[in-house]
Amino acid sequence: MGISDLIAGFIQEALEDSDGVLELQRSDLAQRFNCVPSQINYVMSTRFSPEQGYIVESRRGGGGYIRITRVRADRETLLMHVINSLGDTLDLPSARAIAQNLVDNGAISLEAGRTLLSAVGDAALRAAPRESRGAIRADVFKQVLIHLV
Amino acid sequence: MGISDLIAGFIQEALEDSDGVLELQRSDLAQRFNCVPSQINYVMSTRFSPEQGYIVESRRGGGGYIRITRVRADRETLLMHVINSLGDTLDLPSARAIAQNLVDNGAISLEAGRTLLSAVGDAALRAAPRESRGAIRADVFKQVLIHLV
DNA sequence: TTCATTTTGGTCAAAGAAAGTCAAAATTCA
DNA sequence: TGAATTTTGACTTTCTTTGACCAAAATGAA
Repeated sequence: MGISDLIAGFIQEALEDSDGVLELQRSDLAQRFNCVPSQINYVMSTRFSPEQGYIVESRRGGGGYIRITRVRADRETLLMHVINSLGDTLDLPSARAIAQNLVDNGAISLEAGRTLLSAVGDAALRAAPRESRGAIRADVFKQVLIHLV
Repeated sequence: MGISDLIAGFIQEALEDSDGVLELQRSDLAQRFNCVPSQINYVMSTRFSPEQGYIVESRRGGGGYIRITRVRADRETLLMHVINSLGDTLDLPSARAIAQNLVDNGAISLEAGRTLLSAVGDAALRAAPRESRGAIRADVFKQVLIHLV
């Protein structure tokens, strides 16, 4: 487990304690974990993206900060939001991230999440022509979510 | 008995000890058995496939890993039977019938059944060429069931 | 006020660290 | 022997770490 995971874990714990909002300083955190400051940005973008249910705001200059807010919407709104945000095509990593997020938020069950992912995985779409796979994946994904609303 | 069998045996033993889940590093394992790393992938795909009752997840990059999970069977055998009875292609009415059956039997939840059907419905597969739709439907159906095992 | 300085955080690309893919070569099996 | 399985390795993709350079906000001096 690398540094990024450690940092992410630390932040998540702090978020628990502070009940969903957390303000910290990039250089502080970097020092605490003995890493370069830009690594904090990496952690933010890979593990605290809006896709994953977080809002990250920041401010530079003296007294600058990074503020992380965990957002939790109700099931239906969340599902609708996700459905509407889906484009005409969808790649597998994105599908995974979205499904994970939905499960984490309790919008869909773990079983439903797994089902969803296996329905859009490579093995499931292998008979589909390469060039239309993204489109089919998006359609299947959407249909499943729509029926789960 | 080749190296692949040795590796598979080693993993199975480790799975016993660790009670069904095991996380390891591909290059470590390769070194331990004095083989090329990609051999591990071969072992995974030939001996730890979902069809054989395992789920294999992995992650690349620094701190990467391969995680093997053994899924215990029970109603699983029932699902396996259904999976094995499926052909290369599947029409929608049959899909409906089978899903209904599985739900009635309590092999899968109602939610999973609905999800399954929406994943193989016409709306979900509209982007797929007519002639390969049956094949894709069969694949999706199978994959979902396999991962529900 | 205006502007230079300082204090933060942001971006991006290169280097590094795993794992994945694919097909040829080798081996085993029927 | 011929087909199936296994072994290898060259090449690819994904994720992480690092560092040089950039941009904005605060602060203090002129």
